[in-house]
Order: sequence, then structure tokens, then C-alpha cells
Amino acid sequence: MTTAPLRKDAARNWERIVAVARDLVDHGTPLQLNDVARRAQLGVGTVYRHFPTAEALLETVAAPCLEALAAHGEQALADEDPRRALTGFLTRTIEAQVTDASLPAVTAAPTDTLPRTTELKRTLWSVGAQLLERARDAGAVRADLTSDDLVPLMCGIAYAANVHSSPAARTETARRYLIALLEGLYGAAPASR
Amino acid sequence: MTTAPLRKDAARNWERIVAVARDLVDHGTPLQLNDVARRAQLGVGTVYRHFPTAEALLETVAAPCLEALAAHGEQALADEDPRRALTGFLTRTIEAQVTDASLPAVTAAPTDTLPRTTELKRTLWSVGAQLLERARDAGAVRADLTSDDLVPLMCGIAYAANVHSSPAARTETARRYLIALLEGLYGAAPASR
Amino acid sequence: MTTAPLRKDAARNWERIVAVARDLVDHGTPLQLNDVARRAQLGVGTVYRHFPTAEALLETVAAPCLEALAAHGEQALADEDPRRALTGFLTRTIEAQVTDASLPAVTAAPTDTLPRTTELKRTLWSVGAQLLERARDAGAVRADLTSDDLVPLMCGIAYAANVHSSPAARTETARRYLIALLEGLYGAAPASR
Amino acid sequence: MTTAPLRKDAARNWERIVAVARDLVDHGTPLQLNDVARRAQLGVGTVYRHFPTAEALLETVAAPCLEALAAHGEQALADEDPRRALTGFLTRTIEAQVTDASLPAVTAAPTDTLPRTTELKRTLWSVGAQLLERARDAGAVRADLTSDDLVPLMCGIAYAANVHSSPAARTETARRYLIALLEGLYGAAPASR
DNA sequence: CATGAATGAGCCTTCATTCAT
DNA sequence: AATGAATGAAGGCTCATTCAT
Repeated sequence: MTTAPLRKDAARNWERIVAVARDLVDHGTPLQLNDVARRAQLGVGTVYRHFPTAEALLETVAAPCLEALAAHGEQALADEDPRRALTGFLTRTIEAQVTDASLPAVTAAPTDTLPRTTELKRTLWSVGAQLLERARDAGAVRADLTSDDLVPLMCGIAYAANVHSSPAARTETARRYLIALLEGLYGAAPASR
Repeated sequence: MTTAPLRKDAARNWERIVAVARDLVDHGTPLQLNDVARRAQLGVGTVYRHFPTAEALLETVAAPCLEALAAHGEQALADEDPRRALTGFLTRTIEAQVTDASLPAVTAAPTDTLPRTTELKRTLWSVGAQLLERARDAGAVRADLTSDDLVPLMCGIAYAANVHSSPAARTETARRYLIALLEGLYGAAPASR
Repeated sequence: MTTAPLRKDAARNWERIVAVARDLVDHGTPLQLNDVARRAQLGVGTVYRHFPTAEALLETVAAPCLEALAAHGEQALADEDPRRALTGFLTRTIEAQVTDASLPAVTAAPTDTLPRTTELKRTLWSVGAQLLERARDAGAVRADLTSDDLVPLMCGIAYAANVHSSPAARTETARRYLIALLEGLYGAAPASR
Repeated sequence: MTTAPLRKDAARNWERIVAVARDLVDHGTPLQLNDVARRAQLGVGTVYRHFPTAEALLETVAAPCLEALAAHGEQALADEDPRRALTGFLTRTIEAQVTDASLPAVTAAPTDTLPRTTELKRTLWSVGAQLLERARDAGAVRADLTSDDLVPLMCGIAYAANVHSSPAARTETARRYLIALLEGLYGAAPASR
């Protein structure tokens, strides 16, 4: 049992809070617990009880998306084509980063508030590292890029896609950037892409 | 003449303010005009007179560095080797972004406060566009990356280098990322790098 | 029977609460019922049921000590040497005040929450009054200090011992102050102390 | 120049704030800067500018009284009768403590906010120490009470006088307590009292 | 009886900006 | 031109108490 079982009404409030937060994040509004409380028609105390800090709330909002990514990553590990596996995983990751406004901050944060977040991030990092490893083993991959660079690079690409780019174009833009980077990653090695 | 000639004491205050701001930026301290005033031993009003907003002050702090980049860009245009020219220009740009804490915000900002900033940014963009154009003409360069992508990509790389990277390692990290990206940019074409 | 007989589990909770409160008081932590509840692993409601206010809880914590003092007082009344009796009683009282952090607030409070507290305080006051009376009858005692002054003076001495004095030294400090005061109390009369 | 010269309007606000605080203290109302601001019809910021913390304000309120005590102390040092000098000084001190509600907290505080407060307290302590010394030299004074005990004892007596005593009677009560204590202090030595 | 979620008033503090001097 | 005092909205957080489950 990871999550403590909540009373029915408490659970409803929890949902309300997270839903409101989701909305705010999607609109690019900074998460302020007082604000969340007002919009959720709840007392501030209630919000603070559920989420002691704005970070905790943000991580909670981001969690489902991180879970999905992790799930996809597990599948990617089963792919027999290492390059395809890595490319697919990174593509999904970038898409998520650009699509879900709750991710960038959580991903780039050096430290987490919720243990669950740490766990998920660790999983994702680990999957990425394995996929990169395999790609390296299989074919040629730049030697000077390591698994430690994956997260920064994903964050960087997502960030780049948000600079001077209309929201509509972001996903496509991010994809182009990723492809260019992968090209560089795979280096001179004959591409199977 | 863009800048009105200042009285001698006013000029001295201007310098003091910019120097203090430079310091704050270098220390990662957020620019607050009240704070700047106190440290510069000046009244807030004086600071506001010179710089109506914190952005204006930040852009002023960033200006010299942007000028230097622009100057370098002009030289790069004279280089006969297009790829070397582009590579050199981007390298300098990235180094500046990572080294000078006043740049990222100014570069990524969709809109400027000072005309001078707009002018400088336009120049830099134009130089980059020309260099990219020449490289494209000269050899193989990815077709799906255009000059509009240069600024975002530079910002993205600088951002990536700041994620999970110790300050000391940032310059080197950024360089690795740029090289990988350029590899992708130049694509399958045999690299002269 | 003053206290209603509690169901066994209720009694256990009662004990838990008081024990936790005792601990908090000893550590100088302010008594907050929410806090107590959490530490006792009980619902707030349970704590509120047993102790409607923090004062009630504090008085409950202080009670045993007050009881012990009262018991000692009863014995002192049997002492044939009036001055020794009074001195001994006051000494014990002061020691308790300085040693047990729950006492000062309860003793100095002009009004009590629990009837039991009122009763105990009344007893102590009465004992003190009698001992003072006897001392006065027996030998010379300042005429301008009455039994109404005993409690304030004890509180004052305890308070004084807590000002600028390290916890370790408090008991000894308080004793010195008490002796000085008693000297004054007994006045010019030859001391048998 | 101890106090920075204030602009006329600022000085008026300063006065207003201190006056309001004085009032609150006299009524036993806890000092809250927001509250003070509202009552003084000033913005909170103004109050915070003048007094960064409630302690600073309290010490400012207490200062005049401390100054007066210090002044009296200086005179007492000139008195040729050591016992009379000491008694007079302590009497004035106690009266002040009981009369002025801003003093007890400031006096008992182990640490100060304003340098001026520290200075004044040091002066007072020093005067007390000298007077005690002289009294000791001149006649008999309990050996086990030192100058370090003066402040705690004064605080204690003032505290005692506030316990269970009507405001009207406090001064008189405190005086009786002080006399008793002095009796003890002067000990068996033939009193000139 | 026990629980603990919910409440929301209340306090604290910061800071961008204005404007009288 | 320079000054820096004043402003007060805004946001953060705690905690005593109630009440539905």
C-alpha cells in the first residue's frame, strides 16, 4: 500500500485540489496553495494538509505522466532494436515534457519532495541509461555523451522548444530538435533510422 | 546618438548601479531595484530614474557581452570556411550564455525593454542566419533546421548545461552538447571539424 | 469519587496523553493539543474529549507534583519547630517550581480549569498560611509579610532563578534566593536555621 | 549622533508608532506590527521600516525608562551612604519594573535587538554592581549574593508583585517584597534602615 | 468513544512603485 | 536630479476548534 487510504470525503478533496492544480499548471499559472484553495473552494488548511508545499502538489500533478513514461520505458527495454528503442523512449519523453507543463520543473529539479517522485525519476533515468548502453553496444554512439547527459539534454530540448515557439508548434519543434541531436548522438555511424 | 549625454555625477551613478547589478547577477541574486539602490548607496528613485524596470537594468548589464558576440559574429562572416565560421560563432555564443548569468534571460525573452537590446539581438540573429545559410550552401546541413532554430537551440543547450551540472563543469558540458548537436546539424556530411 | 471511572482503553489513552504532555513540558515545548494528539498517535478529538483545553492538560500534568507538595505540607504541620517547618516547606516548594516545568504556569494562574487543581492549590496555600502563622507566633517574623504573599514570593523566586541562569544551576540559585528571602522574613530575630 | 536624523514626516510617523506601541503595552496587548500599523494609520511597511521586529519596537518603548534609571543610578553612585544608595537604586528599579509594562520583558531578555538597549542594560548592571560592592565594603552584606543576582532578583520581585495582585497594589507590594529581600541581603548586620 | 479532515481567521513578511521633500 | 519614506497588496503559514464519519 503506497498511498494511505483516504476517507471518502478527503479523497474527493484531494482530487479537487489536484484537478485545480492541473488546470493552473496547464494555464501556466504559478501554483500558489492559497490560490488553489480558493479555486477548489476549500480552506487553506485543507490544501496544506494534503500538500505541505507547492512542490509536493506539483509533483503529484506530474506523477501520472511520469508513471506513463516509466511504463513505456519498461516496454522499450523489450525492444530488440536498440536504436529504435532509445529513439522511441526519448521521443516519448520529449513529447511529454513539451505537452505537460508540470514536467519540466519536476524533471529539472535537483531534489524532490515526494519519495514517489524520486523513485519514478530514478526509474526513468535507469531505463534511459540501459537503453543508451544497449545502443552503444549495438552500434556506434558518441562516446562523450553518457547516461548522465540524457536528463539535461531532454530538459534542454524541451526548453528550447518553448523558446520563441508557438504552443501549437512546440511538439513538432521539439521533435525536430531531438532528431538533430540523435543524429549527432549516433554520430558518423551508419544510421538505421 | 542613442544615449543622451549624462551629467558627470549622473554618469557616475549609472556606472555604480550597473556595477552593483553585475555583481548581483554574478552571484545569482535576483535583481531587485530596492536592493540595488541600497548596495549602490543611492536612493531608489535614482535607480528607477536610470532603469525603469529590473529588465532594463538586466539588459544593460548584458549589453557589453552581446556587443562582443556581435563583434565576433561580424568577423566570423569574413571567414572563408563556412563550417568553421558557424561552429566558432555558436561556440562563442554558448560559452557566453553559460558564463554570463545575465544572458540567458535576455536571450530567451520574447520581448525586450531597451531598443539597444532589440537591435543587438537582431544583429546576432542575422549573423547566425547568414552563417547557417553559407554553411548550407557550402556543404550538407540538415534541411529541417533553419535559422529560426538557432536561438532556441542555443538557449536550450545553455539550459541543459545548467541542469544537474556543477558550475565548474558547465562550460565543458555545454561544449559537449553543442558538438553533439552540430554533428547532428551537419548530418551525414563528412565533418571537417 | 471525583474522577469518573474510565473504560480500560479510554484510561490507556488518558495515560498516553498525559505522558506525552509531560514529555513536551519537560522539553519546554508549548502544549498544543494537535501536537499532543499526533505524538500520542491519537485523534485530536480524543485528546479534546479528555482535556477540553491545553490548560486542563497542563494542570493534569502538574497535579502529581502538587499532590506531593501537599503531602509534604501535611507532615510539616506536625513538625514541632515552626521555623524549620516553614523553611522546609518553602524549600520543597521552590525546588518543585524550578524542577518541574509544569508548575510555574499553574501556580501563578489566577484561575484554574480543573476543580482538583483549585483544591490542591487551596490546600497548599492553607498549609503555607498555617506554617507562617506558627512561625510568627513562635518567633519574630516580619509583620508586613502575610500568607497572601507566600505564593507570589515563591513564584517570584522561581522566576528569578530562571532568568539568566543555566538550567543546571537553577535549583541551587533558587535555594540561595530563598535563603536570602527567609533571612529577610525572619528579620532581626536570631536565626535558628 | 546616536540616532540617525529623520526627515520631519518620518520622525512624526516614528513618534506615532512608538506612541501607539506604548499604549498597547500599557494595556497589556501583545505587540503586533500589523496591529500597530493599523492603529497608527500607517502602512505595515512603514512600521517594518522603522522597527524590523516587535522586539525592536518594545525596546524602543522601554528605552526612556531605562535611561531614567541609568541617570538615577549615576546619581546614586555619588551618595556617601552605601546602603541608602543601593536601597534607593533598587527601589527605583523595582518601581519602574512594576509601573512600566515594557520593562519586564526587556530586562529579562537574555539578548537584545537594539545596541542602545544592550548599552543601557550594561550600564544599569554595572551601576548595580558598584553599589553592591560599596555596600559590601561598608557594612555586612550576604556573601552569597553577587552582582549577577541583582537583575534576576529584581525581575523576580517584579514578577511576584504581578502575581495575584491588583494593579493598584502592585507598587506597594513590590516595595514590601524588596524590603524583605534587602533585609535578607543586609543580613544579620545591624540595619540602619 | 474515537477519529482526523476541514476550517479559516490571523499573523508575519516582502517588495514594486510612488511621491513629497 | 536625487532622495528615501511610505504604501499596501500579496503571499506564506499556523493552529485552535469543530464535526461528519
